[in-house]
Amino acid sequence: MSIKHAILGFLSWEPLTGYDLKKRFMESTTLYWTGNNNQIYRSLVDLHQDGLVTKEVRQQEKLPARKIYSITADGRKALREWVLQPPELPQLKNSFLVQLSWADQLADSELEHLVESYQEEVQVKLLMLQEQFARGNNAPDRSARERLLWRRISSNMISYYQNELNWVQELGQELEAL
Amino acid sequence: MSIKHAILGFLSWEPLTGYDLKKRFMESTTLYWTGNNNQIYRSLVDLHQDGLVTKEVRQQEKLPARKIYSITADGRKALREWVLQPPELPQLKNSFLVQLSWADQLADSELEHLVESYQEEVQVKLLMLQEQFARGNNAPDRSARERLLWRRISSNMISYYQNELNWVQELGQELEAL
DNA sequence: GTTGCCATGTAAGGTGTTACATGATTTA
DNA sequence: TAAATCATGTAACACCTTACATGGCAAC
Repeated sequence: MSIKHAILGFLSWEPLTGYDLKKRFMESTTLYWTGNNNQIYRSLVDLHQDGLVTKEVRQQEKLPARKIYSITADGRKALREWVLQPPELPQLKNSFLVQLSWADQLADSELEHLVESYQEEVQVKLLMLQEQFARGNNAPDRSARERLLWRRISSNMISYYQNELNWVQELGQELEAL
Repeated sequence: MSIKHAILGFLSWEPLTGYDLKKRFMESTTLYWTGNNNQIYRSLVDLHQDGLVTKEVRQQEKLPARKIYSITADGRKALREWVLQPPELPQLKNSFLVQLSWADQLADSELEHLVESYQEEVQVKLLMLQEQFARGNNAPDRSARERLLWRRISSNMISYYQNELNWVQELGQELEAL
């Protein structure tokens, strides 16, 4: 699984430039790439060399030429094959859990503060996601099934943070009770 | 946050060799590093150069010399400082969600199969974690508070996969209903 | 007049994985 | 006879991030 597949995914909807793709990645919450130039522009070169996309260069007067990439038949085939791959388990890296692993050296007040900070961060993130979800996001809309899929993808993120919030609140309570 | 902090964490309990550390990382589920040689042996060299650990070389007859690393006062200070850092949000990379994003191109039966595969994987992982948790794991045990922390760390993982399982089951039902 | 948008890219460095290399001892 | 354990390390490569570089136009 690499960013190239996600790029092919976006291009399967419409032709885009590197700049467009960068924005798509930055706006997306479920797609976990940051959308940095290095990755995107180099991926596009690779995809082009592999014949999975075509490139149309459109000159502009005062701005750099736009390079508009379109997916090819081979590209669509590669995308489909990747989507059919047996899914892998998520990769979850929660550095807060690592901090907690060695947090017994802290004073009660320090630990309490640490836990509260995490709780607040999770809460803020959750609210952000809920808001973004509520005001109907950038999801595609060409079939009932696709709408369902995108709704469920959003709900995955939200339920993750909701679950995390519950967990950290319980942690705070248990520590207080001790 | 890097693997060096986790290495200092382990060394804060007892002196260890690179080989020991490798095992610790491989056995741990919450610590998300795989414990590959390259990372561990290079980190130990760095930590030694920075004066955060000391090295004792003990020759052996037929095996390579054991290099036993111990944490220094500076090392303990660095560990404590890191634990006190404001916690960051978890990094969640779920490639299955990316697959779903472009899964509307699949036939109903293909999509159903994809979802089922993911459900099974999550279920297996959850059972594994629950089992590992049940037969009292490799958690440290020097204070009530530390026991509480480690119990809560395990419960974080378990509730994550439980939540993920619920989510994918709902997804399956909604797709069927469609 | 500074910030943001458009649009391309490169450089440098950190992080992480898989595989290679050696070689004796114990266990199945 | 094959494998796992002990114990060190290196090589090659993939992935990812931050910052740098250019430069015009529009908006506030």
